[in-house]
Amino acid sequence: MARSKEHNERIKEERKDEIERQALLLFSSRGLSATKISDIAKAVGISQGLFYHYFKSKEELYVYLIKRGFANLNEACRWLEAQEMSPGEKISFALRELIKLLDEDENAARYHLLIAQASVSEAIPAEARTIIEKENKFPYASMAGIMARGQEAGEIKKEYSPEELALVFWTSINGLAIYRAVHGKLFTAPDSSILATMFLNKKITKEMSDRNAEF
Amino acid sequence: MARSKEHNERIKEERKDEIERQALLLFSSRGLSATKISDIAKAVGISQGLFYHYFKSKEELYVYLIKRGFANLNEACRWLEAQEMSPGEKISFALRELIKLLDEDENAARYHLLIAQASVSEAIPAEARTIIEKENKFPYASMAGIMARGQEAGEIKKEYSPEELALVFWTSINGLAIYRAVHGKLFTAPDSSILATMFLNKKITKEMSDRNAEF
DNA sequence: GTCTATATCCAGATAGAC
DNA sequence: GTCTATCTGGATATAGAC
Repeated sequence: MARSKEHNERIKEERKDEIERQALLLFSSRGLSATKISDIAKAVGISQGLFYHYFKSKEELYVYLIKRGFANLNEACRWLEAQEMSPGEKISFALRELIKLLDEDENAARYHLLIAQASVSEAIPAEARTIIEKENKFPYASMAGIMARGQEAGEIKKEYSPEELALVFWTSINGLAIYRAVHGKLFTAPDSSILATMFLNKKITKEMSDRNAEF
Repeated sequence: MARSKEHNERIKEERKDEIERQALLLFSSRGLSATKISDIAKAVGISQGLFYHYFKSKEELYVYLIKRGFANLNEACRWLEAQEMSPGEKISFALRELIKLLDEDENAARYHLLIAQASVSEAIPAEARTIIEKENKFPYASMAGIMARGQEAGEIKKEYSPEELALVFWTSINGLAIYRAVHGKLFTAPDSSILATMFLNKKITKEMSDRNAEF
């Protein structure tokens, strides 16, 4: 009896995960309003009605995914801040890892795109809008902090403001993420050192970047 | 009689323009499926039914705007190619002008966003998809050509492939365009020389960039 | 837990009066 | 050219059987 109950709950959890995964794929490629509950249900392989056993509404699921996306991103930012690296190393490390993520981790790329899409669309639930406005500042502020410390240390270019540099950092990554999501497997990730030259003082050669990648 | 007819036609043209303008605003900020005909009609100040005197359907208008967006972009690319500048000058000129455009020309920024949104969404009319796939290659190919010639001339970094550089060029601009569209007036355009350092061999200082901007 | 059937709503598109 | 009224289809969400 208890066993069967456990079993059922595990199935329920797995199915819920599967709904989330498929919804992430669909929302990120079609947007909220163009994604039908029936699309999600079909992708999961369940009936349309069953969806409502797992989520109260389409919007609830959407908001849930947006939350998760920001949780991932902001956690990565906090993690980066806490690392024992110089600011310049953090920048090139972050660029390298982000580009690798886009190249290799379909799911991560999709979360990135989901947020990008949600950010540009005004047609999203009010709660999602609130989350975006609240959470979106953190990556920019965190990166601007790293840039500022890098400038003090002489690693980062002083000609530009930290905020300006952080803006270019994230918008460039976003642009790549979007391209990646659109072109899928056709996407060939650029070398992260191209982007790094925008921020770092010392000339980072391609070779150095490759060497760092191995550690 | 003839006068009145002319007058009516001018009114019709103006109203059509106004529908296009409002639709561009709405489509670019909400996407195709989340934009209702009634939204467009309300923004223009006409009844919902009157919309159909000007366009056959919502999708027809959407496709029309996508076409216009690419026509603008590709024309600018051809124009740039034809200019009497060295490849390196073309790159920094293009970056400067594109960023200025995003900063100052709401309409141009909106077209950029419309294309970006349409590109990432699979939920668009088949005709729009065809146009995107056909037209989107040109800016990348055109820029890759300029990069290649710049490498021959020794102005552009040889460590990276022309295609890689063109990819980073356009995805960075796209990222900025999207940020601009989302944050509107809060957007402070970064100095274009930040992006230029990714491509150019010689160190372009902020001052040089400012000086060039005056000519 | 899962399905099918259905109520309800809303948006795209049309018809017809002025 | 413009409006209001309406048709029609499709999507969300619910009800109820298994």
